[in-house]
Amino acid sequence: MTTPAVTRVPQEERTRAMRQRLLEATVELLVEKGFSGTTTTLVSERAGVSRGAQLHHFPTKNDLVVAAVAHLTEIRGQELAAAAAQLPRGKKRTRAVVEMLGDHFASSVFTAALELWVAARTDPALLEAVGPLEERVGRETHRLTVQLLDVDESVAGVRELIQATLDLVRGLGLANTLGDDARRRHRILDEWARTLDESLGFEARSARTSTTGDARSARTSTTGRST
Amino acid sequence: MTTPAVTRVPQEERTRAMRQRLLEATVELLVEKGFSGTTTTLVSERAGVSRGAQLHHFPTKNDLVVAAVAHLTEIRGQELAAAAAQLPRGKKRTRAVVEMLGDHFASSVFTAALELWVAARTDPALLEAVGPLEERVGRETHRLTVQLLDVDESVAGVRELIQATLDLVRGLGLANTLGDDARRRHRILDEWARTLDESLGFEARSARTSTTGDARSARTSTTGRST
DNA sequence: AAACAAACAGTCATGCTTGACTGTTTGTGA
DNA sequence: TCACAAACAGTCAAGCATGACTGTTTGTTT
Repeated sequence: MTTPAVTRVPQEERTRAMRQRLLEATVELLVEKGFSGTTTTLVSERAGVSRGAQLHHFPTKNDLVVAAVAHLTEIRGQELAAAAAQLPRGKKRTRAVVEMLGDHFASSVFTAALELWVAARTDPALLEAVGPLEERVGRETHRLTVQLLDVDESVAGVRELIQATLDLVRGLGLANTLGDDARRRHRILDEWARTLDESLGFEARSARTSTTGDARSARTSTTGRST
Repeated sequence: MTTPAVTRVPQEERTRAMRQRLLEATVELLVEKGFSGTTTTLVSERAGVSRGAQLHHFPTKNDLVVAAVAHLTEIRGQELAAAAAQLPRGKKRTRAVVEMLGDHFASSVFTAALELWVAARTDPALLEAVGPLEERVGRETHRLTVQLLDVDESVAGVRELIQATLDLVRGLGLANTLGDDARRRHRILDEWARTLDESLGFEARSARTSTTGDARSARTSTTGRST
């Protein structure tokens, strides 16, 4: 019963721990050194694991990185779930959701994923592993966002706006990798959240009236679009 | 008079041509093989230039790539200017502008720039060259977009929406590198163009049911993007 | 306790990229 | 036409990442 076929049950505790350390070291190095800078030697050193031990678990660099992708996916899911759990309900929820997504895509987790993403573009073997995985994560994120915003996707246009939001934070995350500017990001997402609320039919949620009035329509005949 | 200091005037024609070929080969390889896959040997082979000739013009790989960045910037500017010249005026202009940006950020030019962008993140020498350049290009693109859309940036929120638009197309471009269809992009940008018009006070432009309440449910799935 | 199996550790050869070196061609001025 | 200088071409050694190989330790089962 407890011994299915082979005889290694308590040992795999060490195995798990070692793999864990290797994967975490890999992610760290991806952020610090980039993909090509993440050498297998550096990984083993960083993880405090011998070279042979590493090869034992991950025979090739691709194996290691592919496993890191999966590990990363796990982290991403946990992070998002944790952040989503403590979102405020009510009028400022849209903005909170958007900011949460923005922060997530500005984290080091995204940076590491970006490295893999870009590397996978020109590495068929990596693409085969990263592609489906990232697609799955994307769908999951989309679903989560729809759920968090509590919108009806069957309404035309809503799905596209959600996708736009996710692509926006992706773009912001990309911009964030070179020059960190959290203030810019927050300003943009703040405005985005307002626009989103308006377009989704949540005007009541975030009334922007006070700040600008109807100054938006300064150019094409003042249509006086108050709300 | 015609010989300032040294004696090479007609010869530099060849020089320019050779540099041009090298830079174009570099860009091509960046798209095909990625940054680390772009070896100096491959570049010289692709360009039909000898190894020594290449080293003569670009002593190190960094020099070559940095020059490629500048060359790329040139291309990006030309592409955008050319596309902007034949934009339709009138009601569908916003959508046309947005689509133009979307297409631009989905081109191979963006792909090559992305490789450099990501590589520069973990390469100080490269960052020093790419950072300011990309920032300048970003500002230029922003300015161009403002001009093309003919919006007043002094109005609160407008600047952020323009930035959001650019970050959105950047995110879409990133998604496009792995394998994202153009249809998705067009749907998203189409919807965003509408939203942008509404938020900028151009409702008259993109005739769409009014924005009050959740009028979106009124419009069903039709909404093709002709007309 | 002993034997067996798996996990772990260290070392080394292979292959590749880089850029430095030397020779050749092309263009310019006298 | 000759001399000089710059651009160009090809080759080669150094440095490094990779992963294959062999030996050692740890854990389990009888």
